[in-house]
Amino acid sequence: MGKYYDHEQVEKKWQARWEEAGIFKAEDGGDKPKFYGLVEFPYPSGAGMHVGHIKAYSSIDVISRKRRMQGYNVLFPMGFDSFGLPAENYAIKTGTHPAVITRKNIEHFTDQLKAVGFSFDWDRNLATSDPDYYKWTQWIFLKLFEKGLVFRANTLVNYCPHCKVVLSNEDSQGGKCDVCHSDVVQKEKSVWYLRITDYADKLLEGLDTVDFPENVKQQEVNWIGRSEGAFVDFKLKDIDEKLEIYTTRCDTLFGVTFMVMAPEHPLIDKYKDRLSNFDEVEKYREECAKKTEFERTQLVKEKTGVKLSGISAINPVDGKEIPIFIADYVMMGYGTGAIMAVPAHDQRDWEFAKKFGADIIPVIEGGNIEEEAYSGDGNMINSGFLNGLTNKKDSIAKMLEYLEDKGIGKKGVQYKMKDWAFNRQRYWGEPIPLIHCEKCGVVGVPYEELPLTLPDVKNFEPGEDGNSPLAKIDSFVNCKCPKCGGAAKRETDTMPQWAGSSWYFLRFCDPKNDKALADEAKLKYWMPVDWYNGGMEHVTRHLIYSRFWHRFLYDIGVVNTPEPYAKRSYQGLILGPDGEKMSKSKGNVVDPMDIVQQYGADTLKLYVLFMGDYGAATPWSENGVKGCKRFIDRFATLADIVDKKPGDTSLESSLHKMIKKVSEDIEQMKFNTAIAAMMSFMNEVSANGSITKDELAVFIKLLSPFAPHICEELWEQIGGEGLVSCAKWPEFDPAKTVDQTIEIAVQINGKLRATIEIDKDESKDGAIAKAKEAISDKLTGNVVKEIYVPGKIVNIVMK
RNA sequence: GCAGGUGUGGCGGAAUGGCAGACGCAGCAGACUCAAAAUCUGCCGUAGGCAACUACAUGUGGGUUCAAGUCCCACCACCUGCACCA
Repeated sequence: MGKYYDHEQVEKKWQARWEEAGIFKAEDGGDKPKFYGLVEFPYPSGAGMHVGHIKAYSSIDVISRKRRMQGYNVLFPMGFDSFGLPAENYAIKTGTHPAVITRKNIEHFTDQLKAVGFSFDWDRNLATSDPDYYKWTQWIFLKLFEKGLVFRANTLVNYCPHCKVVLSNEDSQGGKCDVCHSDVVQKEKSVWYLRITDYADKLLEGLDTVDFPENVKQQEVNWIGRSEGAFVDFKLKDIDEKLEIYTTRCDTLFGVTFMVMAPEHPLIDKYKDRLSNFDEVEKYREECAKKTEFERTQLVKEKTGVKLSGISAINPVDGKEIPIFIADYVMMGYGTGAIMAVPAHDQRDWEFAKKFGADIIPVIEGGNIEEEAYSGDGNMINSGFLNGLTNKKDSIAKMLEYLEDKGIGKKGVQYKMKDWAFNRQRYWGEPIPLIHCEKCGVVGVPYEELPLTLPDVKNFEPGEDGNSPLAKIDSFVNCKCPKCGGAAKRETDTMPQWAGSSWYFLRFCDPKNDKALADEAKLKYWMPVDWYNGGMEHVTRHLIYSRFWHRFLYDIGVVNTPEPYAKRSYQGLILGPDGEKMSKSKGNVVDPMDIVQQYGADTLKLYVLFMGDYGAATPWSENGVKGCKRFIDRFATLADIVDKKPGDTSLESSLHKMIKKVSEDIEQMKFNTAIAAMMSFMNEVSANGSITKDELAVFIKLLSPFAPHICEELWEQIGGEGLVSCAKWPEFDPAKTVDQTIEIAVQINGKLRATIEIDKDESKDGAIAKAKEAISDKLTGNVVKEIYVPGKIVNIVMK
């Protein structure tokens, strides 16, 4: 016993055989049903693979391997998301060109991925920084531009002072830069936007058609943040001007006692001459501008603001004059940047009113507005024609009707999601294919000139003026306008990290095509992705962005399905052995390649799938790895006991139960229980001391998606035909998963008192008679009820 | 505040309303060994008992049911995401 196999030698041997036989290559068509399994391709960082990558890829690897054995034509590709800031920052530090670093890192990553033995189709490998690839990223951008979904605006944007780049909302969640985690500031800047908000409703509707986990859908719904309300115009007193606000509760209009504008609201500058306290206003605005996003939104703090003296507004429903304030609790980026304040029924307005001494007029009965704002339902009061209405749906509808009638308000929809700030003032990204011409305005680079390649640069430092390093390359900047032929200048900013990953799954369908982003027939054949696994951290970033681009490509007829991913799943984090998130500074990082070297790739993959619930965060345990290694070592010896007891059929029922359990659990990503079932079977085989060759063949097949190398080795040892990776997935016989004689529990009043062995088809009377016999000494009271659930339990209810 | 989720041994975790704790780890005992490691075998929720057994146990408190970790109500704790979003 305890025979060891040399995992390093075995794993290298079978990796070579697989490559030789080309068994993981996908065919673009054919009679087999197709399966497109996808995992999030990595950013090829210098640090190499993380154990998190192994967990993320192992799930779809197991599923893809099972699908191949089930007779599917499987596409399971891998590539590299190779543009991005880390390579550029490293280049600035060392002077090495990002392309050189990236190439090196990709080679390193590829070697590592191959050493783990994932069943990727390496022929379809791609890198987003390859001009043959980003040609098509630029092509899609030009299509977006052509359709009016690209625009430039001068607004407040998220800016990372450390990375010196503009960030999208998705890139600055929680007020922190996605790359360096430093505080993001708000800065006024002219930037390129993609109109993702035009697709907000389509992105919401699409969620109903796909198989995503509920929490993933909820998070997207939340992020998009659709709200229905109304835009209402408030006239300014003595000025021919109106202040437009957005509200979800237009029915509380009679309770408005003041208005609030965001400090950046343009009306302030327009009427600054009328403001007797403009100095005070200016001072407040400067203070606000200095605050970081974090200070302005995260800290629960006292309301601040300044009353505008010199201008006021008129409440459109009762003609009352109401004061206007500026305060930073109102955001310029949401709604119209101005609100009507109803302190009786909105807590923020209530706090502001208390501090600044504004009136609080209740219009909905209920609560105690002396203590806090009341936001529940109730009778409308103090509200003219709305008085007496009892639910908000009716009162909103009636008020809307009134406002529309008077031409001072209309229904409106708002989203929390903002348009996608799309340009980065950096070198290592796709050049934005636009040209600025004084005569013609902004013109797209002609399609036939794509790819617009990144010029070679020596200095990667972003310019102090906030321009990308490309702005310093005159030969790149200066060009001819494609429209008028006059002198023009190129856009010098590049696209964000997320551009290349927003469509890479399409390129995998046809990665070498130079006529189109992918061949139409191939796209039609492979898309949608059948199963996409990735991290929760990408739900409101990559997942939203790629769904947006794909939906756009659907709308212009490039792809056949509105949604790119039919099914989405996610893996839970692997924590350090101390239960903390792995990080270099904590020194709790586990290098997967150390595990491969010491215990083997089979053990590593088996362990990351066995360690716990696949979707949950689980701490790493080196002892747990050893446990999996022990199992594989025991499994490796099974060929020695084949047919030790000729004609033995004692394992048959367990075998069929295992086939059922493993087959079903893989589909639900319950890898931990699938592996547990195989460990149990292994224990039974050990106890039995013998296994038939056919039974072992089935066992090898079931384990092969998880531990493919040792399974190939054993398959060869027992003389299996071809490669086990290409063998047929075993089927179970339902009849054989049921035992003829079963053990069931006997309870008195729901408490276990005995167990009995009976035939699975035992009659009720027979079962109860046997049960009573087993517990005869305890049958002391009056039997009130006798319950028999076949195959489960007998319960005797006594008084 | 809003949304989603989780709570089970010393640990990771199993349980279509039907014998709670599968499987693995750790621990304990034994075998092998001069010895250790490795390996193999057995035990392993808590309390009481030599034992067979008994009582108590799935965050807390109620409820439904012959039967609840599982379903319902209330609460507590923790995690994740969003957040002065009007």
